[in-house]
Amino acid sequence: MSLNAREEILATAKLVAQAHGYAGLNFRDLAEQVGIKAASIYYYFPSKADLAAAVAKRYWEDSAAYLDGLLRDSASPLDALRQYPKTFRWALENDNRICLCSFMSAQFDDVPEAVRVEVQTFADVNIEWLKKTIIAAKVATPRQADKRARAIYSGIVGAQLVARSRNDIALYDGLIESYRSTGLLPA
Amino acid sequence: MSLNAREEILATAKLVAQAHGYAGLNFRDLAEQVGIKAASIYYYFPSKADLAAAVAKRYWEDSAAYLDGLLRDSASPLDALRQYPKTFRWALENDNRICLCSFMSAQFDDVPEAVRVEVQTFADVNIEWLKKTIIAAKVATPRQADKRARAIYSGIVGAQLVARSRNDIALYDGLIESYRSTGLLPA
DNA sequence: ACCTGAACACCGTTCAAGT
DNA sequence: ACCTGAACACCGTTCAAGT
Repeated sequence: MSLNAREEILATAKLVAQAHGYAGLNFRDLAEQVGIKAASIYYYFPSKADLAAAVAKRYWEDSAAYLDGLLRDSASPLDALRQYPKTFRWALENDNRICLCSFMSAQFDDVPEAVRVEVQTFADVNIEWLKKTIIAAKVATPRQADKRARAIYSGIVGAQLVARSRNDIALYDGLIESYRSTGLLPA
Repeated sequence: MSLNAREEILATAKLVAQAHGYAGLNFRDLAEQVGIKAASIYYYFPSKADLAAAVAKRYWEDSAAYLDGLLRDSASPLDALRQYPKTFRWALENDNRICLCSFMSAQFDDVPEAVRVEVQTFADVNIEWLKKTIIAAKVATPRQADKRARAIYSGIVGAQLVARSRNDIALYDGLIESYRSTGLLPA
């Protein structure tokens, strides 16, 4: 069970950031959850910016690994594409959290550059995966795939945010369904 | 030029909240921008929650008034619908800000209930307007209009957030264009 | 009515110093 | 290597006092 302190800090900070964002990520509460003192976090991460950047980096790495597995293990690219909205549903299932990167995108003005880079990489990873999966599934032509991938990503990001504002997962499901019936997502 | 202090506080707080959210709204900086002292704000608003609720209320009231005018003054409901994405573009044009209600939706866990109510009313106002305009424009049947209105709203919210994360208005325009070509928005 | 200085309790951040 | 006490800066809020 017990991971090393650094891993526990990363895992806990991720959950905090998904619920309270960068500004809401505070070292005293975080340290208490991990079972150390706030100052001890600075042994592992030289600053809040470094911690947040490490959290966001781990976040997109995990996402990239999951998406690769999803595409590999699905019956077809179209099937993988149909599963994609679930990855954003999990955060909502987890106490109405949202994507760490959506939260930090909102807080763009207050997030250090080193964190922004990792946040943007999360979006890049997702859009690239959508793009190649869309092409493989013949949902769009290679020419249209980039724009389509971006539209799907931003649509899902919006649906997750709107669902959070009502603490209502059914609302998320309904929005995804609407995206399917209007043609943004494949049926 | 010079409004009364209460109005100046409201107007300034709106801009701060669109850039830094509820957590980033602090009385000392706000007061400095208005040209008074932090303690003076309490003469007009008994607490931060009251100020934020007043700001959010004014925000949806202004939005409702604008949308009513847009529908009234447009050549057709379809034309009004085509103009709708511009209302979310303005925030981005204004130093990469976003909708106050999107920001506070992200901060759901940390926003007082009185503020949440006003934030939700903004979404309600927008969705209701979209719904009736969609019906009038025959973009969707009355039966489908509610789901379609919600999908359009969340799609645009997501596009605005994604564009902010790159400080790139052209990205917003591209996403809206994709929503049109995939069928979420009318062409 | 309208505004402020000064203070309070609290909290996030930092770093020199401990083991 | 790993951790912390203590100081610092800042914030929301209060209130007696000023005009």
